[in-house]
Amino acid sequence: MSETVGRVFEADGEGDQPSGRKRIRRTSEEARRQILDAAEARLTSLGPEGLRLQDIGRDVGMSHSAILHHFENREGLVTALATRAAEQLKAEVLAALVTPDGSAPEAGRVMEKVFEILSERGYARLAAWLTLESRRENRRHSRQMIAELTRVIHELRVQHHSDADRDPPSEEDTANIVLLVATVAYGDGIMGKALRMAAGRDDSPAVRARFRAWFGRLIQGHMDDGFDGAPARDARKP
Amino acid sequence: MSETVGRVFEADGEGDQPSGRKRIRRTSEEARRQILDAAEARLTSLGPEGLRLQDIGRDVGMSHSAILHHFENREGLVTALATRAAEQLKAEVLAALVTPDGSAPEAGRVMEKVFEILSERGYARLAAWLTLESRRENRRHSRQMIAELTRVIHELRVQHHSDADRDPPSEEDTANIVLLVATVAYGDGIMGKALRMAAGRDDSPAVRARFRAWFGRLIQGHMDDGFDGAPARDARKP
DNA sequence: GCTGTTGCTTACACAATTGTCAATTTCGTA
DNA sequence: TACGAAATTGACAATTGTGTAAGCAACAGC
Repeated sequence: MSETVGRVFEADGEGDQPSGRKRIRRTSEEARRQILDAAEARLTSLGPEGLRLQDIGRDVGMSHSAILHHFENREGLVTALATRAAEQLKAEVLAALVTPDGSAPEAGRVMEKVFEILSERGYARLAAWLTLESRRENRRHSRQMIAELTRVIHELRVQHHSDADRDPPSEEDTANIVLLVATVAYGDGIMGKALRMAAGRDDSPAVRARFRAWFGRLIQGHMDDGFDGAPARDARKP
Repeated sequence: MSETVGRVFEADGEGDQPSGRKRIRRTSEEARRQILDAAEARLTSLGPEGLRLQDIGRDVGMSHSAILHHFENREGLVTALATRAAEQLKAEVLAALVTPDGSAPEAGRVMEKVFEILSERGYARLAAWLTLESRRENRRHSRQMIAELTRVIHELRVQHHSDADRDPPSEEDTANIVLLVATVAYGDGIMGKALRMAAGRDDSPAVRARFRAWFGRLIQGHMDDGFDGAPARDARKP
């Protein structure tokens, strides 16, 4: 197989060695970054099979040995990939929770962000493959990620809970919502396309957006409503 | 690697050949079934890496060549696996929609079934891996699966829609619900464990059940409520 | 009991990957 | 400018997994 995703140099037909005449020398840091970027691209576009050292090397313009040099072994690369992805994900979601004016972040907007990263940008597939491939518990780093997120969100939710008539939302409810949104975003990112096709719909951005909007309303409705099943209001058909 | 999932014979250390003295001869059909079962077990318990012809062969008690004999090549095995899984899934879900007395199937019960198959029994992982691994469109067989399911469910939903005051549910709403449930079931099956850990919860059946129950209530509530956001009733905290 | 079919095995060819190691190049710095 | 550290290469070893071909053996039908 050995497909091409995007090379730094033009290929000149050889197996391993990069094509440029003179070798480039990057800082260790920069090399790692480039390698991870290439690996990520392959993984999300080609799937698990796309992650071959030689191919990645070719993409970046170095021999596969150099990759081994930077990451010890293949496993190391995979781990690094997972770690970096988790960190980026977390950072971006947290960033989306901050509104410029300190007002309550709108559920729909935050959700949209989560979907964008997980589903559209391919992190879901990446993560899925990483957890599928190896039963190892290297997810220790992301261990408390959702927990933290939940705390932050719940804080906000309570903070902006103005309706004095009603009980503030329970922490478990918030946790469930966060978990649900994450689950849906992952599910959509991994199986979304297949599911939509099996449902006879096409996979256009419009269809995806429509579903998300519906889901967003469902969640928003739940949050507005009473958190564990109290009466609802507003949220009408558009 | 080459881990063991469950062998027919005791291993006697050799590489390929089965361990028993005399060879067994199965019907073609039976052989295929056993092979698929073993492959499925490996796939769900060990992940993608677990799917090696030699290992599967050892599990079933035959040489890897025999597998190739039955499925042409590895690809054929994978395809067969996907096909069978899709068929079983569909059959079981449809079966769950039929109540003995012809009454309205309860949403929660049906959902439970979907989760059981997809999430607990490992079909989600299997399907995920299949779609991740190969970008090919061999899902043509399951193409209209969800569409059919949606039709059936919508039929039932309209049929049992007694409340004359309200509009019957829209077909799109039903489609969205089905899609959502499927998405969550897949997402849960694939990433559920990781997500729960990242949320600081353990992965006990109790925790899983609790989340599902919550989700079930959310859906049930939506269905009872008015299908696109009309006022709600009933469904209280337990 | 003979014979044909076909499930199954053995042995081997072949390709692809990861990983190792010594040698080479590049760059910062003394 | 010379030196040393570290990035990078190139060739090669080792392993493993798929696929092929030819023959063996179990069972059915005559």
